[in-house]
Amino acid sequence: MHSKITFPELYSCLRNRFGFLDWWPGDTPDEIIIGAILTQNASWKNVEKAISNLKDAGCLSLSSIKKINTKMLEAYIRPSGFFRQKSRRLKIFANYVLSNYDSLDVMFMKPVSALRSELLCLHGIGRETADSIILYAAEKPVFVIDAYTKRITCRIYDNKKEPEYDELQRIISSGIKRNLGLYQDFHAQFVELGKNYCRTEPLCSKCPVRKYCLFGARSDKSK
DNA sequence: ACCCAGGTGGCCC
DNA sequence: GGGCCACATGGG
Repeated sequence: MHSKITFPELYSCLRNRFGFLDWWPGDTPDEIIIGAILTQNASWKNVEKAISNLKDAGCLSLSSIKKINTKMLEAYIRPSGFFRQKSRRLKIFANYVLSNYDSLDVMFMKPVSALRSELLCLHGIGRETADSIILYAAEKPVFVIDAYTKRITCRIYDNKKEPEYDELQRIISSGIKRNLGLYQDFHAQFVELGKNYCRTEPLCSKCPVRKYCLFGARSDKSK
């Protein structure tokens, strides 16, 4: 019986397999935030279409989101799904930031814990979205947990049930170095592995990830 | 004709 | 705290 792989070892395996992923497409903090909201339970392919529509309309910033007519906004982001909810969430976010701060940068200067709680108070911003915004837009090291991360770690470590968000976040954070680039890329690696779950080869002898990845999301739910 | 996707909030017990 | 459900589109 081999010992369980550590998180640094797992990262090393993934990094070796997929390479550095230079993740979260988006050139500006505004675009990253918009993408983070649009990608909630949606495929990135669909989000790309929505973002492309917004870009063509010159509406890829919080200030333009604030100004634009809601029906127009809904039409642009329609491909990303849940477009009524998401247009509302975008509006709420843009209105909040622009009426409380001179700029995003000012808001991002707050201590991370305060920033996180503040983001979580906004309707439509949950833990993953808040942490994604902090990690990729504010560029501060908060580890993002998503469905893939839960599913994969659950299988690697033979947990009976999937861990709680904050719990898993603590465990991973305490197992790796507190480093922005590592946090960003490790999260990206989890997603990359998750996307390839049914066709990936075992990563290494300590981490026969293929075995854990033969089951799709569906079988998680039925358990 | 299903199943799934880089979640979140609301409601119930 | 856990268990459902609605939310909507596009691709496999």
